[in-house]
Amino acid sequence: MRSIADVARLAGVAKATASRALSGRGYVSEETRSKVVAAAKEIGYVASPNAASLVTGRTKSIGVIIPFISRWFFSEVLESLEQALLEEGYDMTLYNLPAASKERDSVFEYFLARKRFDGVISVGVALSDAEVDLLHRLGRPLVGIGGPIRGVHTIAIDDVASARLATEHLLSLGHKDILHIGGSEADEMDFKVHSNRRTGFASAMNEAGLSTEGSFYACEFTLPGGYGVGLAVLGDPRTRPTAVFAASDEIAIGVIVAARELGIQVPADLSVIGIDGHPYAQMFRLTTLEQHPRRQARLAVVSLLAELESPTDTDEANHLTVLPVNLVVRSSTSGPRQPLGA
Amino acid sequence: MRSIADVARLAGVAKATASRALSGRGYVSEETRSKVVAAAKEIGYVASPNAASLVTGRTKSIGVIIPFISRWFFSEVLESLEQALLEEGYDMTLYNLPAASKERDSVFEYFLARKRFDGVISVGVALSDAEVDLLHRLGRPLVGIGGPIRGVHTIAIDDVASARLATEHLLSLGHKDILHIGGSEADEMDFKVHSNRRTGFASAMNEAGLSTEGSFYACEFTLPGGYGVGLAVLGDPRTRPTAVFAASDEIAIGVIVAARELGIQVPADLSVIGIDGHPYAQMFRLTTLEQHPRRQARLAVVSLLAELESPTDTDEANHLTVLPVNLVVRSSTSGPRQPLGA
DNA sequence: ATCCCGAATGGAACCGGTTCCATACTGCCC
DNA sequence: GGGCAGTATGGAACCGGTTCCATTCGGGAT
Repeated sequence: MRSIADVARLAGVAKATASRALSGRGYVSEETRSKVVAAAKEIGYVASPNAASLVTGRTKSIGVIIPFISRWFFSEVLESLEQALLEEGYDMTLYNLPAASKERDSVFEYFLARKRFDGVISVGVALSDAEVDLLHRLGRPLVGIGGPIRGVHTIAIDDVASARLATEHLLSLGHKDILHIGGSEADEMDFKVHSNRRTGFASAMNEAGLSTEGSFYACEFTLPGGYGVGLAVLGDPRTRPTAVFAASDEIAIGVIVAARELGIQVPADLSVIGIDGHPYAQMFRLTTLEQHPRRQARLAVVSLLAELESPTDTDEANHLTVLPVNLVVRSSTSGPRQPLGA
Repeated sequence: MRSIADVARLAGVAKATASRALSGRGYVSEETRSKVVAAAKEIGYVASPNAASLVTGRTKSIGVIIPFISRWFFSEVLESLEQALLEEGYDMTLYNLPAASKERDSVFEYFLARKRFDGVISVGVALSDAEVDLLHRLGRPLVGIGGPIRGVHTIAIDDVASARLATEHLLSLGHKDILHIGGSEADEMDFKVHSNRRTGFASAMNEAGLSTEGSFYACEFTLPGGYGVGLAVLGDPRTRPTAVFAASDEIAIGVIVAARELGIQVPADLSVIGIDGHPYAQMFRLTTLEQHPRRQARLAVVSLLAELESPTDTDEANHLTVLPVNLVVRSSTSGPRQPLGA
């Protein structure tokens, strides 16, 4: 309704001056500025971001691509991203994209190409080269969370090392028969997270001289997922492992619930360790490796906005920020019942 | 980069014609249309939504206000909203607002007032009259999910009736000593959900001639919340209720986990019923009232877009769509151990 | 043959800001 | 006293679309 021309008229100055006064760019006398500000306030003027974007090319809005909303890691990231962006004066436009789908193509071709945002944060989505190129051509910086993307600054934990660490914790307690429950490569999340954690597990086991033959089960990264595998695998005491390394806390908790139902004592009969630092971990006394999604999110925002301020070379930006995880030992892990064989 | 003027030049027509050809409005010969479309494709033209919004006043974007992201109901709603909006060609801009905060004011004054969206969906947020008025003045339709807002079409379940139904289920099984665990009015979610469910509980109890004196506990709407109350309340067999009506499935599951740890048999020693239809309900065999957040979300989108198409009178739009809940009986509820007193 | 109407198209104004350029005034230095 | 740098302001172009208005053309009715 009210345009800057109205403000200018009321304040008795030119549009250009009103614009300068309100945006703080260029020379304006203190006296004029206050006149303009008063006029703007009087008629309840709010600038149209569309008009401004049209000429400046900046939208003050960031696009976020994310494959899940309800899973813990992602909802934490999302919440932090929103907060951090809001603080910096940016809107957040959300694209919830299951890994590969027709929607995905339409988002890239139709939505993202419209340049309604100044930059993109991609959470746990492995973008294809073509998709990265598209964004590059549009001159929109891109930051990733949760896994490396070619030519893009990414913030993540070291999945291989983390899985190693978790496995070594169990090994150091004396476990030899360890089961790893994680995501399948065919999962909707087409990232390397799953295979990396599996790799870390395998390398720790092999280093300890143990085979990983038949010691992996795949399931959804959810509580019912872990519960299902738990019921299926833990039932027979003869084939039961002494410890489980779950690739996420939700899986780990599902396993604990299953164990309790089967009358299996945790940790006496079964040790369980997860990865995440899920808020439920404490009440299930779960030993876990805490990663810090909120920290990852805030870092991503900082990095993206810095890139917007002063664009760097593509090559320079092409690096990985690895965040530490920390082991929180609770009472879901202990040594096996018969440390030196029956 | 490429503007519609480039397309027009390449196709050998005027800007106006190119615009008509691409947008499908007004008269254009089939021949010209295909020439223009081909030209656009050739140079990879993508329209600038900013420029279009500037003149049409439409942004093809919807703002969503939501107090939580990670809690089940909200993440479900969010996921569905995003899908439904995307299908209709709308972007979704997310504002994650804890009920009352300085951020909240800034969102309204700064972000929402900028009119970067055609309409707003408010999920579980009780907007103040002033906030509703602001949106009205901006001419932006508003639809609510999860609780009534003055003068706004809202989609919700009937919380009073649902709580009644849940309580009556327990009563019909013969329970007399029923505890209600729900949210406190002081919770971040300043909606009437909590008090409504409490009212429904109380009225069912009173109708059955039972007192509700001391039969309410408040906690967070989370699994650890219910777990904490469960541990605190269920320990003493003499004061233990025979049934719990939890205001959400997460609370209910927390209670079940606590009960299991305390060695209390569910349902033999304790019946538990929740509200939600949470995906974890099945694995905990929880009897619950399913509400359908995804259905609520899609209805909200339909309603909002209809309102955008053809604005109705404020008074006409001022109504409530009540969605049904359905009782799913699993094995967390049964009759009390001593149906007719010890 | 004349008139009228609808289809097709081009020119130009417009949406609401930002920014370039020109102009004017001030004060300071040589 | 003339020139110059720095501050303050206005006019106008511009961003990239949409839409109003005018013009032209072809065909059917009179």
